Amino acid sequence: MQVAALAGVSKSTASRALINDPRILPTTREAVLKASDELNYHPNSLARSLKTKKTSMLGIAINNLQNSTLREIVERFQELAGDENLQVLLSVTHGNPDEEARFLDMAIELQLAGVIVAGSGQNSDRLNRLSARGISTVSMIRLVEGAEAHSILPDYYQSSVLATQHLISQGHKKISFIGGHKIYTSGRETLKGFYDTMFASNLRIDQSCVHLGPYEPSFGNVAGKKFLETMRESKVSALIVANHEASHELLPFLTQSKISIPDELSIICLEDAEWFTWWHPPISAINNRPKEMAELAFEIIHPKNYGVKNVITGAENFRLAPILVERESVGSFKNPRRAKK
Amino acid sequence: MQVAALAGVSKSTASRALINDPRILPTTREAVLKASDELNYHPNSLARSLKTKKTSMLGIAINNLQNSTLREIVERFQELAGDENLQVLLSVTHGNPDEEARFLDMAIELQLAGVIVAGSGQNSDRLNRLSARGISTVSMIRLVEGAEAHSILPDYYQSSVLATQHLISQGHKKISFIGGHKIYTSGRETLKGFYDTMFASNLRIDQSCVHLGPYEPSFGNVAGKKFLETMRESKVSALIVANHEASHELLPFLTQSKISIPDELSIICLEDAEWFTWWHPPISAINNRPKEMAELAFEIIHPKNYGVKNVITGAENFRLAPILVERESVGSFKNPRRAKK
DNA sequence: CTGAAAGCGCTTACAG
DNA sequence: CTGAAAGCGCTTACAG
Repeated sequence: MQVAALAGVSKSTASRALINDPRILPTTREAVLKASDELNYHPNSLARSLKTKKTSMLGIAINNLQNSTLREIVERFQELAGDENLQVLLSVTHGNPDEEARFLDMAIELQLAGVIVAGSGQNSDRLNRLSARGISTVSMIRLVEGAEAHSILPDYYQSSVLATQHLISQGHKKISFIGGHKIYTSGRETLKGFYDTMFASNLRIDQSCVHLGPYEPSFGNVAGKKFLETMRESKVSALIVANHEASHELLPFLTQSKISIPDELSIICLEDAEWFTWWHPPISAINNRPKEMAELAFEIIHPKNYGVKNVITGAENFRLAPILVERESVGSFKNPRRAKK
Repeated sequence: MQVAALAGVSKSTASRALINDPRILPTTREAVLKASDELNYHPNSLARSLKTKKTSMLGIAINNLQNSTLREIVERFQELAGDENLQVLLSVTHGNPDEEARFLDMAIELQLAGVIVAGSGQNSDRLNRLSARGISTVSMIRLVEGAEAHSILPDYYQSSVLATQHLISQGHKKISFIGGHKIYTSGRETLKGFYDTMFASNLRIDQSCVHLGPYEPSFGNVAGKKFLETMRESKVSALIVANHEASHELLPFLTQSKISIPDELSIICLEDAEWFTWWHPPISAINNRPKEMAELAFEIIHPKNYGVKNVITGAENFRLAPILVERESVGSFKNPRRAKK
């Protein structure tokens, strides 16, 4: 170590000084620090990690960066990590299990301290292998069947309940629902929340008014057209959008179709996004708290717990309570007949 | 090494077999591979990197993940890296030079193979320090004064020229401009492109029709209002939006204001985004080719060039030629008087 | 309070 | 074709 030579001490001492070992003499520490500064010394983390068996790198594998929930998770996560000088390795997997698998293998080769996976919902075997090696893992957004890792998900069911109740409380009785396919955790749970709440209020659900499809923008147009066909005749006065991707095309489509919001139609979305506040009118939504999800995940995989035997007696499934964000796209139901008199 | 023991060879041989050294006997390689498989062996990259002085990690520091250009750069970059089993460390800096500095220091401690910075435009000293240590660097989006690194930027000037020419070719003579502050490379260059092109066509620019502001969504509303005030009296028939962030609020604002696009007003944006295709009507834009920028950047910092003495005689400044993407928000100019007859 | 020595898990000349 | 040995740049018992 060059620094040691310049400071005129052994490399043990130099190392200790740099690492802030309390038993080093203040004066010699000074000398070492000065030498280090002069040489513009930067310790080699690889060597340190190899020796200490501790690494300061975290990993996150995520489906995409476009969905605002996912993006906010990544941003908050990397912010928290940065605050503690931890690094984060990113992989955008597009829901591809193979990408994810590769990432997880890499995680063990690079000895990551922890990994969070918001992805395909597969690879439980690999996920378990990580835990076995002492790498803490948490899965987000989707349940991964058979994994022993903790998981953090929005409370999809509750978010749907919340939205439906909100609409009902505003006097709406005929409510339409645009959601995601039932093969997804979120698709199933939001639909159930809607059904249960309507049922509990003795409200009827017209089957022709629920439209389920892929989580893709283009489904917004498809669903929008179907919705329009039945809207008037079914006297629908409110719409729940449980398919965020679809909302990207759905909202412009509705504006284009001259549907007046909220006068003619109230709308609420089950996932929030910045642009909802920019829309005219601003769109009410359910905030599923991506930031808090990231915080929880960070806490769980924090390296301070590194090496701590993580005796998982069972995967804990955290569900964050959603929050209703009222903006201007939901109005109270005006009975058309009364309006006529 | 456990694998060596199981396979009954020395660890030298095991290592060579795993690393695909050609002079290992096929049969012994088989044995080693089998043992490795059985033990579920994963090599420790840290140790390998320490020895070989080669690392498979790249870094990217970026202002934010919301801007679609930046997001696409990150996505493409990580995709390319993933294809070659390279890892990417991400830092979202929010344009904060200190964050960036910390990231750069970390880059040398972690011995990253290469780093790309699309950020504050500062930290030239640290950037140069990286190059001095053999870490290849490239700066993107903004020029960083005094850095010896290569830089890759959209050709802001040309994108503005392209848009203006397009509008002029459609018969527009009164054109308004909403852009970014002149303190930014992009703000200056887009404005100049607009001026030069108008001037070259002997077209007059009404100073009350150019609005410059911060790259923030809220400026969209501000600029939109100012624009509306002058639009009719100045007989403006087309608008160039050179401030992408502002467009988020500007476009909804214009729709809300019942401006009919493109009949009353033609619009073209100098930065593309997915949602422009979902808008009604789809918004014409200039594609500044974020994907190609990422590809170029990746090529430059590729570890295959690691260790190669990077004799930089001067920072090369790459500018990618922008592409006009015609959609439906630009129409040809209809002379109002003629329409009346 | 400081130093000499061992060792983290690999790779790679150097012999054979 | 294979093995013994050295060494990458650190940290950390163990002595002193």
